[in-house]
Amino acid sequence: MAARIVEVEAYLGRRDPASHAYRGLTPRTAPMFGPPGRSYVYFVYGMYHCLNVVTERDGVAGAVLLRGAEPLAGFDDISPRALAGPGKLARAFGLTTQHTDLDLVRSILSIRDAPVVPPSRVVRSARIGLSEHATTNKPWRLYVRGSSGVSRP
DNA sequence: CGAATGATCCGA
DNA sequence: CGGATCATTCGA
Repeated sequence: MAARIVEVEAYLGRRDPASHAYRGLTPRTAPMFGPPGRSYVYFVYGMYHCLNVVTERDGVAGAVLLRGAEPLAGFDDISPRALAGPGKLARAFGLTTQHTDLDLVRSILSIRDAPVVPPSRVVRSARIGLSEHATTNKPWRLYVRGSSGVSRP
């Protein structure tokens, strides 16, 4: 299965109140503090999984949440919006917490290079789904304008 | 140990 | 806007 990533959000560490890493390293968030290029998958609301890409160097927390994608191959008769949203994206790929802390270059779960998206097609906005206490108003959500894989255009 | 709380989604 | 539904985390 393959899909094109069209929506992401950045989460930092101790400086970002919306980040799972805000209150320091815990067993669940350990991958966020590990080396970059690996996965961080967590379980929320008792029914959804979300996939992140760890981005900062070993010892520094930081990750990018994959919030939306367009199905490319291997999805049999799937709706175009079936990967629009972090929970839906993870479900479409059958991801669970078993898939946390995987090498995203060499494991079964990998991210490949893709054609550059022209800056004119990239939209920046505030992140979605944060409580008031955690909100930062920073434009750390990026998505491809007009894509059907975006959760909330 | 108990209680609160989500980086969500769907349906009314 | 409310409910589903449970692992994780924090406070006592």
